[in-house]
Amino acid sequence: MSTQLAAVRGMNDVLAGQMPAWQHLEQVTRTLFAEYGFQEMRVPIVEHTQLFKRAIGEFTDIVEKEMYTFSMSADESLTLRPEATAGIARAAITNGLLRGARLKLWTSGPMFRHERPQKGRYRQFHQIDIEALGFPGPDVDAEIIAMTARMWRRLGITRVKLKLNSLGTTESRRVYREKLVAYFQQHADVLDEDSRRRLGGNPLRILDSKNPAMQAVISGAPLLTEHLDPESREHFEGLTAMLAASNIDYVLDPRLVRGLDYYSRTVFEWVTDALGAQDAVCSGGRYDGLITQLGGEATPAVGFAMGVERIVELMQQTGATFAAPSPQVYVVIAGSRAGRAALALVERLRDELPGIAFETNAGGGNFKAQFRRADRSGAPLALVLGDDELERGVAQLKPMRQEGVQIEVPLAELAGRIPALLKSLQG
RNA sequence: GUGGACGUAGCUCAGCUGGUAGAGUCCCGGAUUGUGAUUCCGGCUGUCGCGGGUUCGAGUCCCGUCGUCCACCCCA
Repeated sequence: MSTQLAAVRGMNDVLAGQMPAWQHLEQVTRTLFAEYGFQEMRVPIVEHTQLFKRAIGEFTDIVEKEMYTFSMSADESLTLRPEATAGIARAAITNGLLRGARLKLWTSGPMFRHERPQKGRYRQFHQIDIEALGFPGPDVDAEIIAMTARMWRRLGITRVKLKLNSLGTTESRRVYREKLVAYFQQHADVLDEDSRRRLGGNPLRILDSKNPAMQAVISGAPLLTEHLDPESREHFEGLTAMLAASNIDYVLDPRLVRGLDYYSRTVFEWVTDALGAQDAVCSGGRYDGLITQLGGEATPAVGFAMGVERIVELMQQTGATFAAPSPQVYVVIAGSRAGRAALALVERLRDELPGIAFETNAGGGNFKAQFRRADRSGAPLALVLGDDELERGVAQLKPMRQEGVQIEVPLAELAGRIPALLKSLQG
């Protein structure tokens, strides 16, 4: 309750009780990505500020007001990464990974954005991130979307739906943007304050406005989908055809634009109605121009990021429970000589029975308390070692989770008896 | 950055119209001195977020402040 010792606002501890759910998500995605041929890589949490400005865009909210930026010297400005794509793209360039190569990569870790914390939105949050570099066609777009659909199935998550749009190429978007600006300028009198500000920087985001008063103007605005260049249209039709053939449902959303400037052509967003206002759980798209823009050789690319905290929340809402594994044998100790002998005995059992989880009572406690801990540990079997047993060269084995008789076993035979006993108790 | 709600034992919370704090849970001990989860008995823990004000007296009223949550905004 002390206020002088507090965590930084928006930065949460992930306590031990939460970790089984996190680990389940990590294990499911790690397996899935490997099945689709993606390889893990890791990039730094800190990059030069300039990288994010160039990649994400000067006029985005992220760059304008959400970055954790600090300077180490007068000419070195560094930033805690607000997303992963820029770092991956930079790494591909600086490590010489491109040269026409096709790379399927994934990474994960903490991201930082200085926003007001809210349900599903934190200042340090975690993303799992996929990037496919060097693939120009819609086939990879479709494949990574199919992969996410499979991921929801494996996680048992059903309250998500896929929104899809195409932003066209940078050039076609420029033409469209001019028309859009002209349209909104004609209706400048009904624009709200935010929208007027965006008119100069990123007019496409006006389309995203949730302000009810704006909906009439927005619905009359020219549609991006009607201004796509032929190649982008063909790309998008290829994508939707492949999704349809794979029975992946999607909703076309011509208003779907992204908050990051680097996207082109395909953009998609998995949204949920189960998390309150922060409804995006997994989203991304194509960024064919980014690597060139950062100084690398022209390389088409597509990727997405998903929010770990949000997905864990969805997993828990399905009613599934995630528990840390219980020990299999809890060792109860009675007497000081038994206490001194217990470690060596259990170490020997660990040598003989690798893979079996023993928890030896530590921290004292009387017999009753030790059995209470044994019970709460969830262990199916208790091993009792007292001074009396030690003297006679035996130990007691007592089933904890179901009816069964306690048996006395010579110490030398424990390793031979425990596996079968556990099997009968768990089967 | 803007708005609303809330901040009482480790945890979940109760404290009506102001009279100097309680329950459950957890933890510890006991109920045949070596056997748990049920039951019974006993015990421990609180600067009632912080600071100031009103009052004979404030957890309860007022102001400020910090924090949490939710929403706007934006996004994962």
